[in-house]
Amino acid sequence: MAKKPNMGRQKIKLAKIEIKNHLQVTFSKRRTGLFKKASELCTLCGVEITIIVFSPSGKVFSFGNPNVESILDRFFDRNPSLKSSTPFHLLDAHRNSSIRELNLQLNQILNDIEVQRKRGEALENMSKNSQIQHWWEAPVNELGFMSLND
Amino acid sequence: MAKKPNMGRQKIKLAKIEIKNHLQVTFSKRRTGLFKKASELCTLCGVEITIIVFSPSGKVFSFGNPNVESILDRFFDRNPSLKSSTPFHLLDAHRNSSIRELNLQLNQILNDIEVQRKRGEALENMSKNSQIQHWWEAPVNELGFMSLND
DNA sequence: AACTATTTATAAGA
DNA sequence: TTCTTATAAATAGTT
Repeated sequence: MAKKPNMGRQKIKLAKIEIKNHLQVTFSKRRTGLFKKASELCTLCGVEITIIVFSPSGKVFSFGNPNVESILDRFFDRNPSLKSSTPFHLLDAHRNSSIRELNLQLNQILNDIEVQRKRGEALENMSKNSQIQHWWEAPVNELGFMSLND
Repeated sequence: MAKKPNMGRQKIKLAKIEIKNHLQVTFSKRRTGLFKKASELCTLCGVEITIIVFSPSGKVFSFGNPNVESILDRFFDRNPSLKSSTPFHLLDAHRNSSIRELNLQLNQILNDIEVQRKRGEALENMSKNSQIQHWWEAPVNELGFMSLND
């Protein structure tokens, strides 16, 4: 009997998959791949990583090396060994929480700025090969934040 | 003269990289790759993901779609045992004025960013008139890359 | 779940 | 650090 030719992997469009069954399969495969990549990064570089994923059906999957909670603790800048219920510590938690939230937003903004800056740079380069004028050349990075790179 | 053959990618041992410089390069590349995979998964499957990574030097990198905080909030809602140890629900009215000022500044910056982003989008459309394909022609606005430093 | 043709990621080298 | 390139690894479509 004739063996069917395998089309192999095809390039796909980076947009939400509409076919439900297809989406479920892709989600499962890629979630596995993502966690594997994370695990390799942990091993190769000796770093700590946590990943939290909410599936299309609202189910939660998580990855953590060494574990989710300890990394979140660290992320929140809490010293696990100093857990306390004293009023002072609670007050500190109050104060720090809002600052943390502000910091989170700030960091996202910093990232946004970086993205915009890079886009600006790329467009600038492109413009050298075309007739597009530089009317947009305003300093997008004027907020005073430095060293956005890693 | 003979061109030295490029060995290309070599298979590596899954163990901690000892050469510091090598480790730094690998960490940077793979962290980028991991975040890219995550963003693709978000787009393809319409899911929410957050990743927190502590680098070898102890610096923190995070990814969040739509953002880290909302996903952690959702995560904690599903893990009541952790809820009490998180700061998100401890916010109260005892904010000092500096935090309010920070919030004001944040909102202003957010506005500015939005303006810049729209300008970027307009440029993006413009760039489609040339057949050049660039890396930024991706839903980069949906991504949530950010890092606290490094 | 398994298969494989391809695409994608990336280890080295430049 | 950024790019190049050969090769390893992930995965889309199929069974």
